[in-house]
Amino acid sequence: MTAVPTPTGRRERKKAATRQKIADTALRLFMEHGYDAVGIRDVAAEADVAVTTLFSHFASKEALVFEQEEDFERRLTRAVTERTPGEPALPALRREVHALVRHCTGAGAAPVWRMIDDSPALRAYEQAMKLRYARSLTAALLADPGLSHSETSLRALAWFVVDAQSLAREAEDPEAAVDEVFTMIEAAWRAGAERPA
Amino acid sequence: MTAVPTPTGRRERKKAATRQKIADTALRLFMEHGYDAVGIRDVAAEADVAVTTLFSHFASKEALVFEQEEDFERRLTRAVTERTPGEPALPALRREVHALVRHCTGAGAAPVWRMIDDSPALRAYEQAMKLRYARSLTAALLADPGLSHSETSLRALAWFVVDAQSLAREAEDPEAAVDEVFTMIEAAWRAGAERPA
DNA sequence: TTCAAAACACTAACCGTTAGTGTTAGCTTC
DNA sequence: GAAGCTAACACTAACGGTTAGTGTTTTGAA
Repeated sequence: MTAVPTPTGRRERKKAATRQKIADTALRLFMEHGYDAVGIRDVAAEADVAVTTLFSHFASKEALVFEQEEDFERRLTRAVTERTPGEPALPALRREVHALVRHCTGAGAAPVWRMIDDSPALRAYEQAMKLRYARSLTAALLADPGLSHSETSLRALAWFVVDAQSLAREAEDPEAAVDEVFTMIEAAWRAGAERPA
Repeated sequence: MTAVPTPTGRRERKKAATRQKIADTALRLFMEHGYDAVGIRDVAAEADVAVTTLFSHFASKEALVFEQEEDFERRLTRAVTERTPGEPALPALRREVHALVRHCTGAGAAPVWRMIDDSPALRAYEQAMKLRYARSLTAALLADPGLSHSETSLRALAWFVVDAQSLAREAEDPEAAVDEVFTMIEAAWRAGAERPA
């Protein structure tokens, strides 16, 4: 039917199942023995796939841990680009960050984040993800015609928002922290608007 | 004289010389052939040292590139802890960030930063350094008895300041960018003070 | 002079990651 | 159905950063 064949049947399901099995196995082994104590070859063997197969589904060992967070980048940019017309950007971002933080702090996520905090490699990877988030969000803000701030102001805003998310994760009351940091960001935003460049 | 012998003679000088020779050789090779195209074994051979010697001076391949920036962490914390008594923290930090940015944008530093921006590994490493900076600066701010902000506010401030430095590096006019971002940070700082926790 | 420690060398390996080369399984078209 | 194309997967072997283990030399101190 379609010129470019889009497989939507068993093949796709099997692929997704393999991916899920790898991710589940990896997370289980990491939690059981520690991230550094488990090698890629261990994960592949336990999931009963080849090492190359594992790397065809995940770009790196760290990516196995951050499977859930991979779409945060899109969600942040969409909060800006797809907000209701006329709505200011910051409240939309605040809502989205609230949602992201709830997602990170809910359910049994705490042990995973503990593992991340315990591993320098995972902390570094998370920082690299923040860089991607900030870059994407910057692009979205720069592309918005309704924002009259200078480029530097918008870049700063993007970073501050990304920081808000990671700051809230570490706070005792994450939801309150989001609001506290966003209060500061809103003030910074207004101050940045005072000198349009 | 001292119970713990502190060598201050030829040995220290030789060690420093070896370290410097490794760093210089590495930077030269990286700039000539590209960071990814030069291996650790190449650097060690060209510097005429063993690979293990290289790693006894530098913790990783990336650390060879960021040799100069290793003390930014201390400089930021000192800007807070050793500021003249009674002086507010933010102006002191602004001055220090100005100095750091001047240091990064002066002389022939541009090609090095180009190389860093071109390498994902180096960008990630720089982000990991930002994490260290932010953590240290947070600790310094939390330890300051003169600051009545909430812990979350202080954490946010630390991140914003660290962001200011990396933002300024990328701006067309870095010095002006420092001032622009700090204007926003000062506003955020005042807004954060309104709700002492 | 003697001794302990630090710096350095060398080998061999570990681990994440990738290239190269098949092989199988599923979709699609006839 | 049968044929053929492609995607998913397997396997081996390697590359590059990093470290452990084991000496050897240099240097400063006693």
